[in-house]
Amino acid sequence: MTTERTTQTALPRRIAHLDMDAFFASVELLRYPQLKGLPVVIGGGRRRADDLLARLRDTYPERDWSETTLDRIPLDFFPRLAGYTGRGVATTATYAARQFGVGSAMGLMKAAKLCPQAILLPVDFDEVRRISRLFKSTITEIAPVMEDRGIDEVYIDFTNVPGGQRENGRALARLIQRSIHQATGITCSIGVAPNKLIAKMASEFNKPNGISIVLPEDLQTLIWPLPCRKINGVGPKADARLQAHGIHTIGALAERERGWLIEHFGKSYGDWLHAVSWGRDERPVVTESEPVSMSRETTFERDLHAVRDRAELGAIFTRLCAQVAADLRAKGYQGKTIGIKLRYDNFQSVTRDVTLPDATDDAASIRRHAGLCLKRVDLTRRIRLLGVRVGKLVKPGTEGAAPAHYSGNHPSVPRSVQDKAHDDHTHLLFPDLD
DNA sequence: TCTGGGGTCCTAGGACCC
DNA sequence: TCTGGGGTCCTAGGACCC
Repeated sequence: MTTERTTQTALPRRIAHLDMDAFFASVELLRYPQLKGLPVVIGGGRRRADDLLARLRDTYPERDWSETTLDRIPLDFFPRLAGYTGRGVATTATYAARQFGVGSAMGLMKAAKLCPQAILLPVDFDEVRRISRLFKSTITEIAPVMEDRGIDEVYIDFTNVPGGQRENGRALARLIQRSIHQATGITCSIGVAPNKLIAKMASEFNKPNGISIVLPEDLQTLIWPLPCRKINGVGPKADARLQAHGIHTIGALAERERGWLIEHFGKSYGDWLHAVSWGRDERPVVTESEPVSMSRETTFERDLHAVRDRAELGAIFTRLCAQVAADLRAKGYQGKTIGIKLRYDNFQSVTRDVTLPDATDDAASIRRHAGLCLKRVDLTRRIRLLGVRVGKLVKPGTEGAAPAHYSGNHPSVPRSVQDKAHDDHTHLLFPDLD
């Protein structure tokens, strides 16, 4: 790390944050251009967008659908938000729907009240993932140092890319923006700054289809006036605590002594708050990472009871375990920690987990151990969500790659033998112990 | 009319070891 | 027998992000 930094050129750091504009809605509009400008809410449904036309054929067999394609379905035939029942939330909403107060993460029942005429479309995850891969590969062909931050966001290190320094990064940002639009038909917004923290804020400055450059000397004018909530890492809880101290902007945060922040927010978080308020962030752009856990969870249509809805709950539980096992195998992982998550009707969540001596990707084994975890929680209360999680992941085949002198807890060695070997080892290190 | 699903990271206490 | 300090692992909960 250190050597890398000293041997590299002394070019100023140019970190870009890119996110796709209204990504889920934009993907839907590619398929249904006739919805442009109309209030559309995405989310809630379990049905694939592809199925819409097939459903219309079934529902209205008397009508001639021969000339109708997905992009030419008459507006009348799209499902409306009015009358929606269920527990879905809006993944996103078009600008026309936002004008009615509908926002992402809002319950669809509430959204239906605000804008009943809005068209409701289910998320087409396959298509969203396909376009996600497409825009990311478009980026890496131009600038290879890219960090994946989710379905519609990335960081890119422009610093050493040819042309990455031109116009403080604006030229390369323009090229990437144009290339993504050509490849996907969707626009994006890009912020370029000396680090990830500022770049993330900058990408929001000029939405949609915007580019913003923030230089170190812009800290006071562009960053300090922003509310603390704009900092990636300050959520609703921390923001409320800051507000209670009269700290409403990043500038106000920067006025506080580091010691005061540590006193009120703890060593780690207080220290971090102080650093970010002064625009300091040294985190590198990380191009590869290993997953830590995989999970599946579901919220029921109605709250279930462990005894009264035993059969239904059992079937869902088995399905979740099978799905996690399938996910593990698909990605080539096994895990040692099996856990469950419950959400009660009052929204309180509890988790239980257990760590096994050996990693597994077997559905029956996961189901067995998760079942034991389930016995450790209160099952007399009504449940709205059930989840299954596998953590402490290892890639089978690479886990045996420990060095020869390694004598720690190896998964393939039974516990009793492990302990014995360990005792022998300590005997050598501390011969005078007994 | 409450509030999805899939993640990461941090904290804190207790067990256990040296 | 008492005291103590450092370290790791496990577990539960919670904040936060996309």
